[in-house]
Amino acid sequence: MDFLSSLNERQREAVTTTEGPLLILAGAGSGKTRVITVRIAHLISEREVAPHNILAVTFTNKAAGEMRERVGQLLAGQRLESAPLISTFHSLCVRMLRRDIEKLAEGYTRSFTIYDQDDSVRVIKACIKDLGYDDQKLGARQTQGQISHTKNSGLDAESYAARVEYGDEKRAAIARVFKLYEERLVNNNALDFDDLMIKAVKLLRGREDVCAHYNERFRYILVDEYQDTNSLQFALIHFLTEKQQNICVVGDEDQSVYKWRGADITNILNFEQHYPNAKVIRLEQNYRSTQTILDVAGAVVKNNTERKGKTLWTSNPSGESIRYYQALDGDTEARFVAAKIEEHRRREPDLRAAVLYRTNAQSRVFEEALRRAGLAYNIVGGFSFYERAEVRDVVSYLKLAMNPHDSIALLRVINTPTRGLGKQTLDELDRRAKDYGVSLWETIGIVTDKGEGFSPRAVSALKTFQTIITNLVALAQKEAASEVVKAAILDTGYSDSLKSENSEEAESRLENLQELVNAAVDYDKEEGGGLRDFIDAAALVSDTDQYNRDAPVTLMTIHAAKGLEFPLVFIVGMEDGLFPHSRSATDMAELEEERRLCYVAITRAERFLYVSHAMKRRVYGEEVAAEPSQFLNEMPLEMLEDLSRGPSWLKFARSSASLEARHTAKALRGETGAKPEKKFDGKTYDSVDSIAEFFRQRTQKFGGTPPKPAPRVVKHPAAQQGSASSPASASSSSTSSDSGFVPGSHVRHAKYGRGLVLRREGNGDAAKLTVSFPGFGQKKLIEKYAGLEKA
DNA sequence: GAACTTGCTGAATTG
DNA sequence: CAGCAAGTTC
Repeated sequence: MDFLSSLNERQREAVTTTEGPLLILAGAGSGKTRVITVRIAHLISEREVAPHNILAVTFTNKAAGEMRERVGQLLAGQRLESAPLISTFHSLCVRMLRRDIEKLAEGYTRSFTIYDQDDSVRVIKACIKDLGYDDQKLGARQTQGQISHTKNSGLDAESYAARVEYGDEKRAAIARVFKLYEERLVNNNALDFDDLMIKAVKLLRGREDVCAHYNERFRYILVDEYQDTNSLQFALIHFLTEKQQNICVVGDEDQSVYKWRGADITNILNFEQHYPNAKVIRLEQNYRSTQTILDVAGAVVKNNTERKGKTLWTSNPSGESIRYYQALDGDTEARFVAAKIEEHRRREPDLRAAVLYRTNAQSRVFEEALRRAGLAYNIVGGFSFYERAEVRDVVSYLKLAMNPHDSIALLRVINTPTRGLGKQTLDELDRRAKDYGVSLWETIGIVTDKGEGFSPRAVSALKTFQTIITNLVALAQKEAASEVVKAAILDTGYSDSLKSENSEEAESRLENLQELVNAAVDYDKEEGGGLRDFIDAAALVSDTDQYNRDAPVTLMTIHAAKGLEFPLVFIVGMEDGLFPHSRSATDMAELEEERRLCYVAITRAERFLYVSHAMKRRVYGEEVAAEPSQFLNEMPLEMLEDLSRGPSWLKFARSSASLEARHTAKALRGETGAKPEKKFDGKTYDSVDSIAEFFRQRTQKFGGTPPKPAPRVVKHPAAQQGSASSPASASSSSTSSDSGFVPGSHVRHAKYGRGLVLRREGNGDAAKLTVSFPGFGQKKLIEKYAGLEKA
């Protein structure tokens, strides 16, 4: 087998360096997956490593599946007596825990249930309620996020409580919810996503026999997307490689975009310290994109300070320029994108396109526009298959079939379809369960036995439910997964109830359930792991796993697009406050993460890249004005081709840039000449002043002409246009105050130039303003100190 | 007990 | 503009 001939020299080195720690810094599009898969094939067929001694870990099932497939292709025709384990972090942990969790002696049994985020939120909601915080400002979702983040950074409920500062009521409340939540998880024999990592690491740390077993088993370990690993994942890998040290990690610090989820970039930056005799190989040749696309990506990410620095190059042609479009609003932007996709596909019918956005909420307008244009699209994220209510309901029945004590699953379906078990009955049931100190399932057993205190109707309804579950439990003992799935749909009355609805909606739900049955049938055929594994797999499916490579158009968040590539890419909604997101405006490190995200987005494109932004956008059902993203400003403007009709930010940015350049040149020659601003009389672009201002700053920064804060009191009659046509000021006049710096109005700042006021908190001159300055992003300013002028 | 109405509050990114 | 909780009606 000649695997190596298709690789460049660096890649070949990465494949053949099989012994000892190895760090592969793989830039975007540098053939990373090829290197990993060839490496695995090489280990097996050239170095004669037994396949089951190899472990490759990824973050998504999709990546794992693709790797498995490609390794399979490389090794086609060879007879292997085992297979390498190619798995996600989470399923690896589940595997370990299903085997050994009882050794932790924390009360968990091997038949534990996995709670996904939705389940966790439900438990937390109940905890908040039971602790009497319900009227509090404790959002269940928010609390879950807080707890998850804490768990991910290696802290438990106790250490969280210890860190609560005196008088911080909210955190104190969260600490108590946290504690109760943890107790309930144990009582329900349930682990949340974070626990999967935590307990697996605990197992390796605490039990030498377990650790030794896996060290013996996994002699060659590969980790994909290493820049995204968090401290728990680092610990896991560390324990697994303790003995043999044959660890190969692949990653790219410029694509680290999961810091918010606990990813620790120092894992990759300090790899050489963690593994002292590590070898480092850089893959810098890009096979994916045109030179222009790489140049733009490089120009943006260059603005980050926290990076090792790496320059991608390609032998691909320089390609077309980047297309830029300024839309009136979100709808126009979506229509533009749909039209352009159509245009491209008319020329090249097989051209795959991706529409990338910062937040899932942006997907809707694009869905509509594509539907109107008759383009088939595929959407990743949002409501994925396993998140649909009907699928979750049936999965809950399946969970009960494995473990009827799972109260979350029980509560979900006890009255779905409706069986006449309402709030009253359930509350009473819950109360008794707490009294007796047993699970809801056991309580049902007691009540149906001697049902005092319950209406006969309730008792008989409970009996019906009990019989259904008992039957499912029995079925799960002897039948294949698909049979239990069918029973969970048919014998529970679920499908009958949907059928009787007679609506289109119910029809599509039934179809989804049929899909679930199909999935189970496939599962039985291919994996044959039984119901337990089927449920585990269903619980660990992620949004990104739903991506269908062959779809003509794919809509997804930029995060979801990491690792993928498309000939035609649209990056949409490039607006200040949206991308970069407003929540990252205050923190430099977070802004850098947004910038890396922008880098990821750009480098998804193979041949054509479009960037667009809208002037106004609906947020929370209200129209708000928007300014272009500072990332647009970081792109080399001469590489952008303006497709906007009429005036646009780019046209003005360009003219002021070139004017400024001429101006600067003159100044350097000692000719103090005309101010460039007189050239801007057109004033068609709303923020033209701020653009000019911005470029004054820009040249200044690079040693151009001295400031001149432009105390321009020109008072052009455009003021009347300000309140009439600016949607923001019209909609938010409620916060009016004497100062005049109300949301929607424009202000001038000595350093940042003209900006748009987005928010105003407090009153008088102590008021805090959030202002968006084109090219600088959002700033929070105290009115008193900011020295703002009306503009 | 279930189906419907009103009113409030809140989405950043994900396994 | 959502989705969800509490309130209202049958």
